[in-house]
Amino acid sequence: MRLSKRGEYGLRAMIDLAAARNGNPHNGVVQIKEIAERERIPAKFLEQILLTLKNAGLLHSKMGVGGGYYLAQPPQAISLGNIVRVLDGPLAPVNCVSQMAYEPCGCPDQESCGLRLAMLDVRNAIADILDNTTLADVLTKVEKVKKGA
Amino acid sequence: MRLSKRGEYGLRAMIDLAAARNGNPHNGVVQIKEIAERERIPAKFLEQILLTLKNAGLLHSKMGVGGGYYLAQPPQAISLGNIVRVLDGPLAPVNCVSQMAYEPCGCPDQESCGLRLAMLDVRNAIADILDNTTLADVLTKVEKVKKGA
DNA sequence: GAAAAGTCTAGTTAATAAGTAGACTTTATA
DNA sequence: TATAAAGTCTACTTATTAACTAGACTTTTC
Repeated sequence: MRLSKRGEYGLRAMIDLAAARNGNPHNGVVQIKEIAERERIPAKFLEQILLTLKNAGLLHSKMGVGGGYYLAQPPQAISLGNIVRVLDGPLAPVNCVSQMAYEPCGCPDQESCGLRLAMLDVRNAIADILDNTTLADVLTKVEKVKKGA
Repeated sequence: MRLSKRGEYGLRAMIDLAAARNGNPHNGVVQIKEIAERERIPAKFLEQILLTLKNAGLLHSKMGVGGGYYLAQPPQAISLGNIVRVLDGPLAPVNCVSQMAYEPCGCPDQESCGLRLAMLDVRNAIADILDNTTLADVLTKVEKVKKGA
């Protein structure tokens, strides 16, 4: 049930970008290098990850001097599920309960397969959280903890 | 968020063994080969998996003629979480929210790390389901579906 | 036109997953 | 007591993926 480094770094970067936009320093445009340093991510690896996220439509970018990356949509419109799916693929533990990558497993009867029934609950629980938590929600949570402490 | 083949096969085998015990054919003792055929699992691979499960205390075995594997505890005492942890390791997506394999991540402040807060919810949701679903629950679910259909 | 950014493609290296192979041990029973 | 039927144990293999790294290229600003 692991999240890959790609997924982890990508989420961190997206949260970073959402925070940058909230603070609105230069309209939320941030360079790869800045994010890499702040989040302690190998810059060249992060480069690839952000590019993938861009090609998936979650980020926009500006080339040349003063350029960088910025969110393609407001933080409240980008869910963690969206990001994880792009970087790590389907959320489901097994393909026979996946929405985005369904594939039948070998069992004689899908409908009454015990494993499938249990894993369906798991996939739904994960998707429910990840698809209903936006970058904005994450920032709000962080603020709450910081104020509470 | 994937379950490995080891994990999948192990779960299928344990559910199979629980069913065998319910039907009580020979006191729930089943041979590797039988399970492998019924569940379409490579026998030699299953052998290793069942051995791991045995060493973890979830299964008992009987050697020699008429031998085989059987559950070490009644089906209502063995949770899916238990099985998955033995075969696939911690349930948590990232180690900094793991109960069984906690490790701090690199972020400056654990408590206010956005990624961690979100992943904590995910890990709790997964653990909640897997730790509270027993082999007996799985069999009950299957029965319900079969009768409903 | 030079420097600062992102873009793109192809390596590399190490770990893990998913199995295979085969010799060994225990036990029932003929 | 020999033999066949089971599980036990260790090591090997093979393919895939994860996690980077390298470097040449393009676009934009000043």
